[in-house]
Amino acid sequence: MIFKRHIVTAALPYANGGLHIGHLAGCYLPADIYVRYLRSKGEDVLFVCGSDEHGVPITIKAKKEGITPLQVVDKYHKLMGDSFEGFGISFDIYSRTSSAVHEQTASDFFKTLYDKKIFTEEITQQYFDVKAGQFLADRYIVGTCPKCGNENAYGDQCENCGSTLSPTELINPRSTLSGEKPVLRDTRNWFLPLDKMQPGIETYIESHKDWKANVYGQCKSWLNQGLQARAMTRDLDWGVKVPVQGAEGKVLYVWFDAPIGYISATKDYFNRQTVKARKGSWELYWKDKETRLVHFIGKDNIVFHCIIFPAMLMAHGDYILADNVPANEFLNLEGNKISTSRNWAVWLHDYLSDFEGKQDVLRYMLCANAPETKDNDFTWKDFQARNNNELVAILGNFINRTLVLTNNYYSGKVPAVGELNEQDRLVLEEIRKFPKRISDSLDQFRFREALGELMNLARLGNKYLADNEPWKISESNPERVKTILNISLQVSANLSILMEPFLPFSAKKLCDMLNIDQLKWNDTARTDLMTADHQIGKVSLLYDKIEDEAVVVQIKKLEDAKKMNELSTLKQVSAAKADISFEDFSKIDIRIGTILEAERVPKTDKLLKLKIDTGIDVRTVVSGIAGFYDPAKIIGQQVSVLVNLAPRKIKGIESQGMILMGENLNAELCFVAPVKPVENGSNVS
RNA sequence: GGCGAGGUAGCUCAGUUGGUUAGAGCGCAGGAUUCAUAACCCUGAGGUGGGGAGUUCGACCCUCCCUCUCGCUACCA
Repeated sequence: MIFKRHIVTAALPYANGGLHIGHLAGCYLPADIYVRYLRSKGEDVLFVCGSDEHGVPITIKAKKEGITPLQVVDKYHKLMGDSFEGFGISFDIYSRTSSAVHEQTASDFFKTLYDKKIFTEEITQQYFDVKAGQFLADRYIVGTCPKCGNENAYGDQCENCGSTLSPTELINPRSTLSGEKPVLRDTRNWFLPLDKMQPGIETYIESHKDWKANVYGQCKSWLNQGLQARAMTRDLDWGVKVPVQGAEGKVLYVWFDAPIGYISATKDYFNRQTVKARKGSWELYWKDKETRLVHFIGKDNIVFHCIIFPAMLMAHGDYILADNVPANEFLNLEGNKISTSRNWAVWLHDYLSDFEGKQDVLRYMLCANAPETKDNDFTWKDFQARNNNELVAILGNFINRTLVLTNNYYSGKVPAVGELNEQDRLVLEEIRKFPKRISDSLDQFRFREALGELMNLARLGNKYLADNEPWKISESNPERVKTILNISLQVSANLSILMEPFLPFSAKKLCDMLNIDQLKWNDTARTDLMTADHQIGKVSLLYDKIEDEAVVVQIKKLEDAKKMNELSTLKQVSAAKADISFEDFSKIDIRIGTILEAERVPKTDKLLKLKIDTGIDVRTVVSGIAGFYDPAKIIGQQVSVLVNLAPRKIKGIESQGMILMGENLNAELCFVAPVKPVENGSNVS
């Protein structure tokens, strides 16, 4: 299939925090490289993104900070937009889902599916927290499980007996927001029947076996498990209003409205064009079969972009579906997962101020080390090495020595090429091969490989200079030197084009040094880009070395974050619970018992089945301690047992009581046992 | 436990519809050189391909078992 135009999307970042290197490496950088490459080739391409500004977490953040949700998203929309701009992520439009055009688009989209009777409708009784003034998401309700008696079952399921619940089944429900008892109110919600749509989705996925293994595999995994209908509306006051009568106080599910954000961003783009806009309209980019839709995302978004959004588009009927979804894996930082809440991250806005003018260094690092096929680790030491040993030593150095020689010998005027020898011809031939090599890699979303080829061109240049040693023959054979430098300058000009998608800031700098305009992909493979007598510009270094100190500062920053975390963890000792009477306490019967037998419960990771002599009897207790104790080594161990806890079945085994465990701040468990042996059945009080 | 993705040189990764001596970059060692930000260039050392079994004339690549990492999921009163 030959496409006439492309629309490339990058995942809409959620507007409740800043952006870090993981975002850049996983999604925005590859998308930007790809788009810049397509543009350079003269393709018609539109690159859209925007802030995802709806959903519960934003309302929670607003409440916590005592501001409105709009204030929250305004703040982060600006912050994220600035970070993208700082790194040269070249969106044609960076829109937002709180915009009027998005509200309208998402609303219309929903209405269309509604009118086509795609949704299934369900009136359910949902719990409403009167004090908090809102309906409660299932997981914000806890209560007693009707099946096993667990008092802390969640509204959607009981983690004790594994049964799937609805909040209305809970006995003694309470809101985790206010602690109050919520009241039942009728509410109607609309579901996308993915179960019924599975065959169509399967056909779609099966026609894209060419997708990256991680993407295709993940889709298959979901399909194998069988899709389930998903509610596309929520009882919430922050979001796109459900455009249906009787849907007051409801908004579209954030995952319904977010991908539509790509469409509304496209509209937003065309709305902002004044006179001579890009040809066509937003519809050309979303409804024409000759448009190629590509979603760049991180691996956490695969199901939404490969299954739910296509299902929505299919149901709508007018839209094209994604031709590819090149999802990346995750980036770790210094051996640990990036964590926003623990501040274990390199924030883009911090980097921009700490490493002014070095955007391309991070772009290079994150592309060379991108988590394309598996999770990868970012270390500052590696960052420094990549800069010093590759950007400075290979690329920057080649440009520098070429330009310095040109200045020294010819006062900056490009010398004419003379008679070519065999080696010259070989090098020229090699130069011509690079554009195709790089585009072949980029076409397959193999960015690391493409970048490696770019560096190989610089290596070729270095080798050419080293082999020909113009500095040795500048006196004896001036004509030869002219040819050598002419060719070196042609390599430099080719580099300025090929590096642009990856290193746009450096490309600009190099063009200025060469005193040429930024050329396009079609100009590559030519070896006459630098014409004789052309005067080059002012020469400076393309990259500077990064000294140890700069890296040490960054590592220290992370260590500090870690220390802060440890301190705040210590403070996280939970507050004392409300007072109870002695009478309440005396209901609890805890005894000292001895473990007689212990074995793993099959098909579980954490469960041990224990036989315990409680002094009263010998009973079976199932406990989630397999991760901390080897069954063979705890025979004879004395433990504290809550003996009058109502029995319940766990994995088909009736557990008659509970072993009391101490838990440290790392969530590691240990037995609570007497410090010297006591008789089985002794009271703990 | 289930599903998915991975486990290839010190580090980061390629590769093979199964076929002779398994590749690259960085790091390391030695050499050469001075135009260049002690950079470039050349040479070299380094891998029982997570472990085991099987299929095959032959497996890093296929099958099975085990193991470790990551994600989803189950389970952890």
